Amino acid sequence: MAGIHTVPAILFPILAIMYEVLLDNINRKVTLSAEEQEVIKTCFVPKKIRKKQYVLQAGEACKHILFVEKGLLRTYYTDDNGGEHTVQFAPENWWISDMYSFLTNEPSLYNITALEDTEALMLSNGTFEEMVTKVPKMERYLRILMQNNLVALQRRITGALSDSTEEKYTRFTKTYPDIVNRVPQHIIATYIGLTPETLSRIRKQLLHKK
Amino acid sequence: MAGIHTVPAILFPILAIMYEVLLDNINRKVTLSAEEQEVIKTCFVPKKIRKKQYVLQAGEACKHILFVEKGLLRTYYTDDNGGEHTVQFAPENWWISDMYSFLTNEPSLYNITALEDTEALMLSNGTFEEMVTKVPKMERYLRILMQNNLVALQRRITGALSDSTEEKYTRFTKTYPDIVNRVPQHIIATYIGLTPETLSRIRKQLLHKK
DNA sequence: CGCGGGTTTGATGATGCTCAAGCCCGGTGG
DNA sequence: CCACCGGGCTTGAGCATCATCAAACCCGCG
Repeated sequence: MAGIHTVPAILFPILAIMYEVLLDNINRKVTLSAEEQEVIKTCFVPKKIRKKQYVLQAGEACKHILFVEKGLLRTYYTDDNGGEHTVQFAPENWWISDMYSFLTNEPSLYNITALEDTEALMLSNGTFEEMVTKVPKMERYLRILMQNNLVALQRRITGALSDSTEEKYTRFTKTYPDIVNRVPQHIIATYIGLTPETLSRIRKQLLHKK
Repeated sequence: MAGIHTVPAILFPILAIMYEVLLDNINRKVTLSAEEQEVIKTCFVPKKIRKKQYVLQAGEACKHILFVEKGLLRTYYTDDNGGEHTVQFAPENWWISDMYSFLTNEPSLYNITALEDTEALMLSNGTFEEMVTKVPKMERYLRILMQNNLVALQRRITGALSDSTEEKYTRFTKTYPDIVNRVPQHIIATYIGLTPETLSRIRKQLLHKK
């Protein structure tokens, strides 16, 4: 699959793999022809982000949608009292962006930053509409993507409204078992809406229960 | 626009108007040809729902997506302790459904019921895929619809996590000024995650502040 | 060894929930 | 026309839960 090409020998296979992950992900929802796959590739630019680097800072408009190929990104914002709240984690195979800012070009309220060194594919402002007109099937893919996100978010809301503090945490560990061990727990606290102290106490209780 | 037809004189104009509202709504996002509009019409069935009637009951699979033409519907669920939580209000021009159950055919956790006598257009399980294959543009419309919903839901989450009790209410009144006056406030309380008592006290405070 | 980020532990206080009663108002039936 | 009823809203008192503030601890790393 790799090798016989006019591209620098080292660079090519790496890129090929990156795009494969993305295309696999898309092909799971819709079926793309070979040409369509080529078009898609041209729309995305690979990008490496170092741990603690920012992809988006509150105040600027969000110019990109990112597909995470490896690593872990996080969207968060800080409220009027200086409290941080994480909106989303994006590990491998996830998309991340501030869609509102991306679409309207208004300054974003959110920050997107790397919790680990990560590699992502970047789809930018300008190329987005170009992509969906060239490959209309992407509308369907995106529709399904958004739809799934929507149901997940709805779950999160109902959880936030009705779960006990303990359930909030255990639900998180069940929903994102991989993430639990990859991020400091005071950040998880900002996701489920607790202080780090109470989260710590909850975990203690859970140990004693077993 | 109405009149010269073989359809019962009274029935026709009513139906025509109903579909107009729906088509207007869709045409605001994508442009449909006359034929496409006809196809869309055939996919939706008009339905009247009396106040307090159920469109969906927890336990059954959700077979429909509804577009509200007039009136007010509401999605809610009751948690393990018997507490009610409203997930969504759907006034005129809004869509409502349990997408998860609709897509997977699993029994729904939610109830959908009418807060007012309402008139809606119903798209059912079977016709959904038929519609999007016949009118692929609908994928784009739906994508945009889902996207906007997503953005709104994210707002709601961040609000739930960081807003003070008072802000939760004032934000609601600003976001849904029409709904505030149409539904009993103990139901609004279940939307923003407060008890009716505290909501009452909040409102009192707000009066004294003015 | 010492520093710093992250987690734990404790004491205290505010906030919102629970339970219980009273109130307001519109609707119904005598 | 009045009496009563019920749903919804309000008010109050007591209590549980979590946030806050502050200190100690743990551990990996320079």
